[in-house]
Amino acid sequence: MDTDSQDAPISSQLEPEQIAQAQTQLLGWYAAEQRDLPWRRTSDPYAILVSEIMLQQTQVDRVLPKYQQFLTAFPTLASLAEAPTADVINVWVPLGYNMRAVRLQSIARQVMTEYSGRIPDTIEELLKLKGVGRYTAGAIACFAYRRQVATVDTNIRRVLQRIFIGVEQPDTALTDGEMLAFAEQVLPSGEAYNWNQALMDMGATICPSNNPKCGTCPLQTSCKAYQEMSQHSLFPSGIVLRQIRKVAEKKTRYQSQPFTSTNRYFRGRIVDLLRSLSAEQRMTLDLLGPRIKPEYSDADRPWLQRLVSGLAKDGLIDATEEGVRLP
DNA sequence: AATACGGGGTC
DNA sequence: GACCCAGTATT
Repeated sequence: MDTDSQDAPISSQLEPEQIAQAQTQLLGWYAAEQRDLPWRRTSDPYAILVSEIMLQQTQVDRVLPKYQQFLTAFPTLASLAEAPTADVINVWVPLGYNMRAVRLQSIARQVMTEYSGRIPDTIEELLKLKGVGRYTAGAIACFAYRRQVATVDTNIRRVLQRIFIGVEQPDTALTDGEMLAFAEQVLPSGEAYNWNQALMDMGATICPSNNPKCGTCPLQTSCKAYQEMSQHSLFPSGIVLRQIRKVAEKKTRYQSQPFTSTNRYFRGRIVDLLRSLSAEQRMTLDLLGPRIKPEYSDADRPWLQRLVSGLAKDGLIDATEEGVRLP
């Protein structure tokens, strides 16, 4: 049996003392410095669900105003389930990833019919909801129901990597499954809520992807990445991290297409245009085409048709012979 | 494993 | 302009 440490699971390379120290330091920092966020002030699982869907790929500062507006428009799960989908899509602007609005409402409807209006409290059940993946399921279980579960988003992934493993290396990144298992290993007993929130605060403030503020980090004495960079005189960290990332380059090679010529851009334009229509009003494709693309011609008709079909399939628009509108 | 899916902020 | 962001579903 080969016991070479190189082949040993990550967890066995961890020193219990380092874990304990990092836990104490991070939880202590969070107790004093945590951000005051509205979804941390509520215990309403519905409000937390709304916040988690909005926060997918979207920064806190952009979610804050919309979170309040959304809950004013749809104060309860039942009110969201009953609303016209067009209303939900309208309130969603300008968060982007508009399918999230449709999925959030479909979650509300599914919970009303299949769970008697109570949002599930286990990861297994939460994962059955369309639009809820492993991160969001873990977040709701933990933040709404105080379940002692690990959950990994991009912040948590990066912070755990740096604290317990070291500076990111392009070739040695853990898979999602490995990182989740790792997160479970270092979850402090009984502190899942504070720990997960603390990791995200750390990732958003002290330890972002670029230009981490190692100089003011409370984990200097326990962080593997900090020790690495100190030993090799790699500070200032921002430069080093940038160079490491540069070595990893190989993405960005083919995406030279301007955003305003992408499918994604025109989908957004269509939905945005339909938002300005009054209820029930439809727009024909011949009218729609020139409105979203100035140089639109008859030759573009199949392209537009394909775009519209895709949007309809995603539940973002209602398309008939008469034209299109929000659903 | 790669790609589609928005939009706004940052350097 | 490239990169980033409290991800998920699909291929």
